[in-house]
Amino acid sequence: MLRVDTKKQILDIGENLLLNLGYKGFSYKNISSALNVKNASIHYHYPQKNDLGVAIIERARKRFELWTQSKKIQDLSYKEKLDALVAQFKHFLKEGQVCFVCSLANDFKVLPVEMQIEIRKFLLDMHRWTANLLKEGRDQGVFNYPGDPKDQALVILTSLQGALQTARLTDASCFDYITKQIKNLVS
Amino acid sequence: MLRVDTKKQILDIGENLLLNLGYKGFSYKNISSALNVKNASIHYHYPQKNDLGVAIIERARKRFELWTQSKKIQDLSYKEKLDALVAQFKHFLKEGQVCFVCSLANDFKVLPVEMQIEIRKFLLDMHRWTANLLKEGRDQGVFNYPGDPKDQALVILTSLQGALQTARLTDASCFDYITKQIKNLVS
DNA sequence: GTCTATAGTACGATAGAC
DNA sequence: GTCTATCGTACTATAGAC
Repeated sequence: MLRVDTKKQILDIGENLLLNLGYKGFSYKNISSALNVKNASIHYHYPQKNDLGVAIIERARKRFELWTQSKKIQDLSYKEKLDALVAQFKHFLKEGQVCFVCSLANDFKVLPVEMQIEIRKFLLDMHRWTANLLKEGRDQGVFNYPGDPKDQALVILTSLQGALQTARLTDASCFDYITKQIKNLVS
Repeated sequence: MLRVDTKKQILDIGENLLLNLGYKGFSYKNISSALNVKNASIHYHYPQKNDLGVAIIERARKRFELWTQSKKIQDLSYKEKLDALVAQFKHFLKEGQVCFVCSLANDFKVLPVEMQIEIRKFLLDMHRWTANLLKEGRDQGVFNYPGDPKDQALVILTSLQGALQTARLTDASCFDYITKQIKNLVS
């Protein structure tokens, strides 16, 4: 068993724990035991928990940016782009997670300021991209909805957020009902 | 300064802390210092933190039930009832809180099972009431939206949930944009 | 019903050996 | 880069005096 990149594994596990248990709900011990190493090793890579928290969000934000800029996504039609966005959220569902904004908005007031700044940036990126998609899609006659594209983006993204939380309390099927209804409402 | 009902004050403060900081984000010390008493006094009224947690959700659920059954609410028109629901969520916003489902869905996996059961019941109550409102309202020609009333209720409630979280990360005004858009989408 | 005092635990974090 | 060992802190919770 060669340990290639512990630092990346810590990020992976930390991200999953953050979205499953919340920032205050997981500890370095959760990570170290999952990796079969000791507490101190995690601190070597990320001296403070805050450092890990910031790194997790930063990576997720960059991942989203790369996703939007990828040829795979840019070549899609407007409707397919919306589907792709929904699929991103559905991926959280499969892992039993909520989304980053869900998890971090909840603990926002007990979060270090560096993490607050980072999650804010991430949220703004997602809203900008989604509003732009809805605007162009309606201009091209693909989407149909009342009001401002930014407001419609707000409804869609908040609903997807809430869908993951509601799915956790009831069952996963409600996510599909919600996304079906979201698409109904813009077409 | 007569201390009339410490137990109720603990519930009030605990509820506010839960919705501001999350279940793992507040401690008995937060409550005791707010009440100018000692740690042990809180344990006298609620021996375990779980007991307090359950009591907070139970009360909120009963409060909602009484609200729906009150003459004040039952006498309203369909549109006014939807406004009243939105107003309930806006109240959380004023206090810097998120809603119960937001807060507890997030920490769900680290919550004692008694709390899990109670918040599930609360969520089902809200969804039943809202779906019924949307169904009757559309039957009477007041609301207009595609698909199943239950699905539309899911979109509205999850969006209100997410709106409180998004407001926390950006600013309060986005809540009004979202609720305006929600009303647009059903009329 | 509130107090002082304290037990017990879990966690974040660091020093120093290897 | 990982280990052992340990410090300091914060929190849940309880015993017993008043």
